[in-house]
Amino acid sequence: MSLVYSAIARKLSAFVVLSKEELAPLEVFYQRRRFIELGQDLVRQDRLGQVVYMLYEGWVCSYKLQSSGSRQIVGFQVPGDIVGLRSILFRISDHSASTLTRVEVTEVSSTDLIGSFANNSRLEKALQWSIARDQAIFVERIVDMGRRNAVERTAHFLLELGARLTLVGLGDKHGYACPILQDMLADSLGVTEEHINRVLKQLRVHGLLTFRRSRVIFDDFDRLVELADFNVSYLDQDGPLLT
Amino acid sequence: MSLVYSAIARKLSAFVVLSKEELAPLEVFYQRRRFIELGQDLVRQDRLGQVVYMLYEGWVCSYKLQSSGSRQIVGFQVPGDIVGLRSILFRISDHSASTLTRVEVTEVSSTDLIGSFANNSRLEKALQWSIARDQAIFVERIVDMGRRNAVERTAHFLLELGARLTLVGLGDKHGYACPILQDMLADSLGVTEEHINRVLKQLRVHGLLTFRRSRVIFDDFDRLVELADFNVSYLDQDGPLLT
DNA sequence: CGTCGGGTTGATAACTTTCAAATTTCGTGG
DNA sequence: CCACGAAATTTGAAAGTTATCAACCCGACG
Repeated sequence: MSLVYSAIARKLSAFVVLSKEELAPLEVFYQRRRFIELGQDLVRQDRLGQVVYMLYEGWVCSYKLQSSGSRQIVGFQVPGDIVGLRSILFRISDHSASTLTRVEVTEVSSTDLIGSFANNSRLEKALQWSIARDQAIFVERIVDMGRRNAVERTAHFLLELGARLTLVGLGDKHGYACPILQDMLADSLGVTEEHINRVLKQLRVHGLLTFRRSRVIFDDFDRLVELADFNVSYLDQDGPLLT
Repeated sequence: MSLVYSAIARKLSAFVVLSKEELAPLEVFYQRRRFIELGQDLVRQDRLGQVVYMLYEGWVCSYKLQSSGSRQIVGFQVPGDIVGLRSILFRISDHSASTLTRVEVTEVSSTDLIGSFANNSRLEKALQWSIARDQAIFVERIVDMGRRNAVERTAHFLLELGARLTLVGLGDKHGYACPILQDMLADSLGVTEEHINRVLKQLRVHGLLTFRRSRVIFDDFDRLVELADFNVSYLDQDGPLLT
């Protein structure tokens, strides 16, 4: 597949129309892509972490471990996302990231990354938008945990993931393929595994959504949106702002 | 007061040693500073928001309103912070921000901001660090809400605020001045006003901290750090990385 | 056919919200 | 300086949500 159709290009193009020339710096990275198996760490908490990964295929999850041993998943990365962006500016990484599936990525050093974007203001703008969007996602997770109960929160989270995947052509209003297991969902949403199970059951019996191994199915998209008070606008992906 | 001693310069200097020349672009902003009264909105949710504010004095809080009317506070800004940075890249702002006290700020347009940092790689690096740090704070709020109960979460949050204020000379291990009211703390930590009140009482009677109108006092800093599993490293402020 | 990693269920305990009311604090005008 | 009203804080009791603990189920796989 060519870069132009890759998830990264699709995602960045959602904000800024980018010509082939403007995408050129990414071509170099794209040619260097390789596979990494399931269950590998890309980023390690408390290590000097100075590498980022462009994610073309597969899923990654970022998490933070506490001294008690409990894990809080702080985000999932899907095709088109960049992994470890925050860690490159810090002395030591404040989180870990590991692969949920076999992934196709390019490892990029911080200097390469900065160098490539430096003389390309449109591409740089697209990257900044992507960073701002990641932040908006964090903020929405805070709202999820602060103001929504477990059912609403779960619905909201799975809808958001759907919107992100739809942007890169991997989902639609009917659902999407999803390698997340219930215990990860629990660690992501701040509830126990048993409770998330009951929550998912509720959503299922009410005909709202079906979460099963490897697939999320929106049984009633509209009612789900209403239940979760889901408003995509924070993802700001209504087509290019700069043409 | 001169820029060099302002909270903004102090904060950025925590990451990159900046000469007077390198700080020059900020001088222009600093000369334009003005006061804004308590209770004013600086950023409005759902509006085309394209202005940022450099905050020199006073406190601001950022929040998101839901359609149900409930409010989730997503962060507090203190001297040295920049308000609304995320909203400048979005079509419409995903959050609101309003003043908690009378503040001293400079309003900066996104083009001015980008222009000033463009040819100044050290200053730009400091700004990027600041953005990454803001993100780390969001992440920690997610961990707070996902993995810590209300007591630990409150302790953690108030310790973090103390560390941030200490960086700009406004706090120490004994405490800091703080205009946050209990209902804001509740809306920030995802609990009710009544519950935060009971939590604060617990912390007080256990001799850990005293939260009272306009002041936070750490009665036993070390035990508090232990209770909250607080590890400042995610704030990455141990002195300049680049000298 | 047995094992193992998910997934599911039930009962009880812990934590947090809700609702309702009292008390304290603080600024303002008399 | 004191009284007053509004805002903020505090308290109590009951209800609701989520965690914990302890099993059990089930399908994939060797």
